[in-house]
Amino acid sequence: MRDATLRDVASRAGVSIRTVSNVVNGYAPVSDALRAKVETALTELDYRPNLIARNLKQGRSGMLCLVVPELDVPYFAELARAVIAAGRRHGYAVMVDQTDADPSRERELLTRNSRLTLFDGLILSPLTLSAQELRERGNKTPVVLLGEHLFDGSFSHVAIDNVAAARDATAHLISLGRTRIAAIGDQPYRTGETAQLRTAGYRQALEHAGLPYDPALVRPTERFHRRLGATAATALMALPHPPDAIFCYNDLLAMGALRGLRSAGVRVPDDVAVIGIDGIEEGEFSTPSLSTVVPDKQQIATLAVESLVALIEGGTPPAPAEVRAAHTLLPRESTLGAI
Amino acid sequence: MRDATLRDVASRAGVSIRTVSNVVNGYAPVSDALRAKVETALTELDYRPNLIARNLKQGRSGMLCLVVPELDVPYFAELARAVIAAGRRHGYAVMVDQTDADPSRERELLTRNSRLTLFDGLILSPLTLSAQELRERGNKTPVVLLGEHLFDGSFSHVAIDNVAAARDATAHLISLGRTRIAAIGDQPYRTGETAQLRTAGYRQALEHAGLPYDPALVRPTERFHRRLGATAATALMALPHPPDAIFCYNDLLAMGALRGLRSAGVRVPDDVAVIGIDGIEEGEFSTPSLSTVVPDKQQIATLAVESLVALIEGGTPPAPAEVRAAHTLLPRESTLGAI
DNA sequence: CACGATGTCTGCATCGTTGCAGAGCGGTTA
DNA sequence: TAACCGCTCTGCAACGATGCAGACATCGTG
Repeated sequence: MRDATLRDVASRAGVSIRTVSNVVNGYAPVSDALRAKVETALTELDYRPNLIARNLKQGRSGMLCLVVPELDVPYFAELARAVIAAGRRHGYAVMVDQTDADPSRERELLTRNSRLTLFDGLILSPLTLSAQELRERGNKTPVVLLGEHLFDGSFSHVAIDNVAAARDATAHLISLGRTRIAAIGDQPYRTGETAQLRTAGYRQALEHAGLPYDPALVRPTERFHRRLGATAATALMALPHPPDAIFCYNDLLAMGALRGLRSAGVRVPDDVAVIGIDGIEEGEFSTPSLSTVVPDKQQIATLAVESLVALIEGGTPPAPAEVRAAHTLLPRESTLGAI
Repeated sequence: MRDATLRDVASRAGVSIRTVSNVVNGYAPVSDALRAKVETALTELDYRPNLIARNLKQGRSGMLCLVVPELDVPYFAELARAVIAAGRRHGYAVMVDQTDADPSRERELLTRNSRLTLFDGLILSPLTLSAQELRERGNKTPVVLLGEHLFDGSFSHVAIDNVAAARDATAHLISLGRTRIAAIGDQPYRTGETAQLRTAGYRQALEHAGLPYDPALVRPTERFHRRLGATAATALMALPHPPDAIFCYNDLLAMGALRGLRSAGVRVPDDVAVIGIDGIEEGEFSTPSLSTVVPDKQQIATLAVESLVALIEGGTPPAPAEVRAAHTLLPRESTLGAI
C-alpha cells in the first residue's frame, strides 16, 4: 500500500496539511486539542515523512559521501569509522562507497548525473584522478580530498606529511644500526602520488645518515596489497646483497613482507627489521607485531569533515586549505633490537 | 551560484522546459536544430539534473543501503565489496553505513524519519535488533537480512548454515587427532545469535566423535575481536588441562588467539591447532596462516541483492525467503599435521 | 481540398514537503 | 466600542523534475 502523506493525515484529522507538518516538526504552537487529534491520525496511518520531498524543499539531504578506493584495505575501513563518527558529531550521516581502485569508477563520480548530487558533500580519497579532471567535473558538490594526491590548490585537502612519515620510519630502521634498508611500494609512474613522497622521505633519511641509495633495494608495487608485499620481500632476499631492513609504504605491504620473509626462513627482526605506515590494528596482533607510523585517523576525519561542513554551510566558502594531520612512530616487535 | 535548472536552460535556449527534459533524457524525438540549441545552453549553463527532484517525481533513488556493525571487521569489509558489486550489476548504487555495533544506533535505523527513506532498499546485518523491533519499525523500506540472527519468517534472510560450518571446523580439528578442543566466541546471553548456532555445531561434532563436552573449554566473548581472542586463548592455556585445539567463532578471534598463543610460548599447530570462520584475507598471510571455514561472500551478496531487488521491483512481493549460502573448509598452516 | 496520420513541441498537473503571508478569533486596553 | 495584540490555524506557492494530453505544423492520401 502507498505510504501515508501529510495530505492523508490532514484529511483524516480534519485539519490542514500545514498543521500536520507543524505537529510533525514541532514548529508553530499548536493547541493541545488539535495536536492530539493529529497525533492520533499520525499513528493510525503510520505516517513517516518522505525525506526526498523534504530534501527537495530544503535543498539539502543531511548526508555526506565518503569514497575510498577499497574498503577491505584496513586503513580505509578504520578511516571510514572515524569519518562516520565525525560526520555524526556535525549532524550528518556519512555513507561510504568504494571505487575498487578502478579509474573509470573514480571518473564516474564526476559525471553530470552522478548519484553524488544526492549528498551535501563529498570526501574523496582519490587514487588516479588528476587535479584537472576534478576541477572540470560537471558536478558542483563540495569536495574535500584525503591523501597526498593532487594539491594544486583547487580543493581543500587533508593528509599527513608523507615525506616526514617515511623519513621517520626509515630513520627508525637506521637507528637500529641497519645499513642496507630496502623500500617496498614505490610507484614512479604516477604523478603526485603518495608513494613518491614516501620515496622522497626514505631517501632523505638515507642521505641524512650518510647511507648510499641503492636502486636495487627499492621495489615498486602496482598496489599496496599483502600479496605484492610478500612477493617483493621474497625478491629482495634473493638479491646478492639482501637488505637488513625493509620500509614498506603501508602496513598491508608489510604484513605481506612479514609472511614472505617467514616463508623464506628469514627471521624478523633478527635478520631483517620491518616497518610500515598506517597503524592498522592487524599489525598489533601479527607475529611478530608490526612497527609502524600511525597517522592520526581521528584527526584526519575530524579535519576533513570540518572543512567540508564549512564549505557546505559557510556563507562565504573558505579558501581551499591544505591541512596536515599528525603522525606518530609506533615501534613494535618487528623492529625490536639493540642498536 | 545557484545551480542551473531546467527552467534556466529552457529560457536560455528559447524552448519549453519539457523539451529540455526530453533532450537530457533522450525521450521524445527532438529536431536536430532544437537539440543543438538546447545542448549549447546545457553546456553553457553547466546544467546537471537535480537528482532529488527526479527521485521525488519517480519515487525511487536507485540506491541501496548496506548496514553492517563494523566496517573495520574484515569480514564485513569484504562482504561490503561483494554487495557493492552485486548492486551495480542490478543497476543500484550501494552505500554503506555502520552502527559501531551500538544497539541504539541499530534502533535509530528503524526510526520514523530515519535517513533510510532515501534508499530503495536496505540490506541489514543486525547485531542486537530483535525480530519484533524490526517488524514494528515505522519505516517501510524493503529489507533483507544478513547473518543468522532472527529468522521468524517476517523477512528475507541470507546466511550460511552456521551449525554446519561450526561442525565442519570442529570435525576438521578432530580429524587431526586432537581430543581437547576448545571454543572461543560463545554468546549464551543473547537470543537467536550466530554464536549459539556455532556452539551447537561445535557440540554436534564433539558428540559425533564421541568426545566429551567440557564447559571449561568454551570461552564466551562479548564481541568477535582480536584482543578478546588473545585473552581467551591465554586463559585457556592457563587451565590445568589446556586444550590441544581451538575453534574460534570467527577469524578475528582466531588472529588474536594465534597471537596470544605465541606470546604464551605455545606452538601452532604443533601444540595447539587453530581454526576460524570467515575466510578473511588476513588469515592467508598470518604466521602461521589460518585455517578457516569460508562463507561464499559473493553468493551471499548476490542472493541478498537479488532478493531485495525482487522486493523492490516485483509487482507481487515474493514471500520472505530463507536463503542458504555455501561454505567451504580451507585448511592452512594453523591446522597442519598428521592425524 | 479535406482528412487523417505523423512528427515536434508545449503547458499543466503532480510528486510530498515547507516558507510565507495572512485569516479568524478571543481578549485586553483606552 | 474601536483599536490592537497575540495565538492558532490555513491556503497558496514553491522546490525541480517528469507524465500526460493535446496543440500545431507538415505531410501524404483519396
